[in-house]
Amino acid sequence: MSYQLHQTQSDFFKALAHPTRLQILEFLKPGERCVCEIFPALAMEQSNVSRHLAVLKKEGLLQSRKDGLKVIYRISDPRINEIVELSAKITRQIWHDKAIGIC
Amino acid sequence: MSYQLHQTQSDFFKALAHPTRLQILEFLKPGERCVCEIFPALAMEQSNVSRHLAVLKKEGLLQSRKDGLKVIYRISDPRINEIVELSAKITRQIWHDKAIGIC
DNA sequence: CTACTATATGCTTATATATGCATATAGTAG
DNA sequence: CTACTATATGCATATATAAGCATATAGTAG
Repeated sequence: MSYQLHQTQSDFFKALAHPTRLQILEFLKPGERCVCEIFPALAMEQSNVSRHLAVLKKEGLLQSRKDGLKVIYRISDPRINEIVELSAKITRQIWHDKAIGIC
Repeated sequence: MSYQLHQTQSDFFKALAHPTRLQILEFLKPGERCVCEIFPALAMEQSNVSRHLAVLKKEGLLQSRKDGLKVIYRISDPRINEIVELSAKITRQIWHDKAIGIC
């Protein structure tokens, strides 16, 4: 696999590597939402959430459209949900394994 | 989903979010390898690779065992390969979409 | 035009991460 | 014991990321 692809792939994972961005993806799972719905749901600063949305969009995980003043974001590929769900399963397992000292 | 789990999950993605660590996972896909095989294969400093291995191990993606002087690492869960492969597919798609200007 | 609303961005500061070099540690061999 | 090999770690430095606050921008309403 090329270095270029590994770089792009690691940027993709970097976008997923923040609790707030995982919260955003979870919140958007049922469907598209505007920023005005997202940041109150996460109880975070509007500017902070806006930057996290920009990261997710820049790496291609989200797409957006304008509706009047509002900007509405959606998950760009359903496989992103698959990855998040699969990682949650593994994470739970790792967590459990660590707790009982297998590792 | 709990904040604690989102935190652990983002640490998991953080471990995946580096080209060198993706190279390591790809190199270990066929089976376990000692550090002495890994760092020459990646053409990187031994100390640098050692730290990346430590990150992957700390987050539960790798496990290790000693064999004399050597330390042998292996991927701890086959689903980790699934995630890497799925992300490669999505990444290729994103890359392609960006190239033809869909986003 | 002005006033307002929704979102994005500039600036600063704090914190985290990656790397190289040198060195420490653990195990082997003689 | 000493010499050697494989791996890990301390330290210094460079770079990246995150957050808050203030402000800019884009669109709406009157």
